[in-house]
Amino acid sequence: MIKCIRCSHVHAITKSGIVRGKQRYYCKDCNIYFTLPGETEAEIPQLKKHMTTIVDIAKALNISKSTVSRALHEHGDINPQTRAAVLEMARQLDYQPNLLAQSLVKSKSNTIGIIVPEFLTYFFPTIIMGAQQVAEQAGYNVIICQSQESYKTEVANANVLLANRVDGVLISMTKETKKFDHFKAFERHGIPVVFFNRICDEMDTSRVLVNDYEGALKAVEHLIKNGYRNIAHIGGPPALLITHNRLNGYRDALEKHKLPFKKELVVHCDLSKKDAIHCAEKLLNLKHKPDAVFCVNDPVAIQLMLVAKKRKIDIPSELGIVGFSNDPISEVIEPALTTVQQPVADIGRSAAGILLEVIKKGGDGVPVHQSLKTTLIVRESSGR
Amino acid sequence: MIKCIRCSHVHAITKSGIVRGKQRYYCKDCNIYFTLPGETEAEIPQLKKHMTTIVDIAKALNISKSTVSRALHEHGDINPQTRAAVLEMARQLDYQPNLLAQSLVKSKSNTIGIIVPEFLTYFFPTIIMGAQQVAEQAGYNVIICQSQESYKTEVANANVLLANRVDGVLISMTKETKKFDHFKAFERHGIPVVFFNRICDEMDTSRVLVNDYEGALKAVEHLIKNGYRNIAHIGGPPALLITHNRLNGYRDALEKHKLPFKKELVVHCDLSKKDAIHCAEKLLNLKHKPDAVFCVNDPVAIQLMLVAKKRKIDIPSELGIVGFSNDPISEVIEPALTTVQQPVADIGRSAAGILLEVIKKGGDGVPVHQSLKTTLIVRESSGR
DNA sequence: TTGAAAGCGCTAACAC
DNA sequence: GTGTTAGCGCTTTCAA
Repeated sequence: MIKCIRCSHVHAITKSGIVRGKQRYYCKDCNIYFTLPGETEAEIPQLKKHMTTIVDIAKALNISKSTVSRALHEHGDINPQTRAAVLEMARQLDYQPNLLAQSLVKSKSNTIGIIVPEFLTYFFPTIIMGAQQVAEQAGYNVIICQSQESYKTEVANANVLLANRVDGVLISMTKETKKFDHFKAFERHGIPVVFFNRICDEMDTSRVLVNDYEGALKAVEHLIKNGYRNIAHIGGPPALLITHNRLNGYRDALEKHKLPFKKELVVHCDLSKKDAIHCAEKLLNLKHKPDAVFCVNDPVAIQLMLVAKKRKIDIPSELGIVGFSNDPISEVIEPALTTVQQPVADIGRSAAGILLEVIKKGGDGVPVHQSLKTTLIVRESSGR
Repeated sequence: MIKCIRCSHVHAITKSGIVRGKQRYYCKDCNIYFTLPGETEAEIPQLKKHMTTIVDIAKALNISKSTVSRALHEHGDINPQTRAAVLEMARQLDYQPNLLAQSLVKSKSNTIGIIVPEFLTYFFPTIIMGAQQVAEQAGYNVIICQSQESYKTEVANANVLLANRVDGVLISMTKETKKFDHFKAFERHGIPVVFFNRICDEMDTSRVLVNDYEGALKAVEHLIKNGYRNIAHIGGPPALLITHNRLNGYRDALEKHKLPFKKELVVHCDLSKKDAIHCAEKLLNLKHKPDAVFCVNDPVAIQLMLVAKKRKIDIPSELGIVGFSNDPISEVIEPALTTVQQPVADIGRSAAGILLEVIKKGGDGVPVHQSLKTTLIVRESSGR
């Protein structure tokens, strides 16, 4: 019978491959691998090392594990000497608290989840970064999920977060999400949710937005002031609130300056590159071509710009373009793109801040609706 | 004495705010909030709902929790009827398995960690996306950490992952990491590690790279073939392996074509925008200006391009430029940037695949060193 | 100030 | 085929 070199049990031993010509054993109890000494020279027992626990520390110090736990947490009354000894031993044994166990007993994972449609194009990564900064500072981990703009994936994401018992969730929805049961599940389980950028209007949760309406208004007014008169709009997917807000800003700017709102000058883009090109072509194929376009975001504006260039339409003299969100590309492309800047990282920071606040307070209080300011950045694509 | 409406205990009750004019109580045992009925009309007890566990299902069905567990996992012998009943009840009670508890008992979190220097610029997000795809498919969660190019943060990241008992880690190092104890800690605890892109040469782990040397060689040969003769190189931070490999490719291309290697034509950039500009200026201020530059990556190449444009240096006739990595900006900027394409998403996919393999096999076997192919994409910035 | 014991939600022997 | 039991690593009463 093979005895485990650690716990000396014999019942949990299985063979597990051959290493350096020697039979290797595995102890399921201790979760270690080892070979028996003696047969060859100088072999270190190949431990898949058992991570040290508070029990290990307790045994080493001949005290109880509760004392160790207290010492580790500066918990109430504890003899300073005991505490020092525990801390020192923890260091020596390379102790790492098991967060999984802690979470289990405390019913609190110190983790928040984030669901975004994608994180490849500057916008969402930056938001996530902001959120992560705030979360980390408060001792929270972050699990990031990409829904890939797919409702089905989004539902799966929600389940993963639920199963991981996150303490709260930050969400920016898919453009195709129309049912919200997977989000409401969080509420049912008392897990607070904060929406950002792409809001679920059906749920009464906190939310962080930028002032899309005002940003759009300013953008279009800027075009009007620069002499453009036949201004078109490439909007986003109809399901998104930002689409409506930006569209409304566009419409009201026209109205304010007594320009007609023409239905054929408004097209909706699903935000894919392909559809952006398609929308651009649609507008530029119009009999009465627009002399300027306000685009729902920068990537779309950039595709429009490329299409226009291909057709030798001069920007900005023949066609003025304004985008939205100040993507890094916008200041590098030629002509540089006029755009509405949003405080992207702040969206993340703000959303995370609100969420942590709600978590701390235990889910009560009135939902916060935050609207961050936008700024028009005038570059070359809109000035003639 | 207030009794909990769920467990009827009195010892774990605390007051917790006032809701709709009524005192709200909290039961620590059941983790629910409630108000007492009767005082006002029609109030739903404000539950912070206890999530259903297998015990709840067991009680509802009057069977044991082990049976429930087995039913949920198609585990060996189980009466199909019992199984069906359990599944149905699980659905009814909106059961979500507690992954934390599962992980704890199985000593396996089904989570892998990723440490990257940043994820704002296309490259790392794309890798992460690739890795996440593979991981998710295998039922693994992913915790993403950003070291922000800071050694200290990287050490903290490593501890977070350790504390979360991840089953494996994917790492791309900081440019300033010179000590590797925080990585070796993973090995000590039997947690497999795969490096990608930015390798730790001191550790004998699996790694995924692209063929930087060959990519650089092809890039510089391409410049030579196009008639450039005084070719400079903006390299990366000396600590990184990619820096050396790309530099060697550059050097060997020159040598192969009997061009002299001039020390003053090689500068090292820390990859920040600021330093990129600085390096660009340094090269363009040279008495004997380079007629072409091979850059360690696209963001650097783009900064160089902007500096050159500002100085009215024509690209490509006066200055040829080649970048590395095929950033989306590179095909949008004018002139479009010639660059060495790497299969970015594949790096992530491949690294994750190798990691999962190692996890499955239990940490044995020879480390895999994988080198992915690069392709030169010729655009306008290098052809005269 | 410390230890013993219970239990977070779950899995996995081992009996029956 | 199902129930009983022990325990993953930890926190937190309660009693000493």
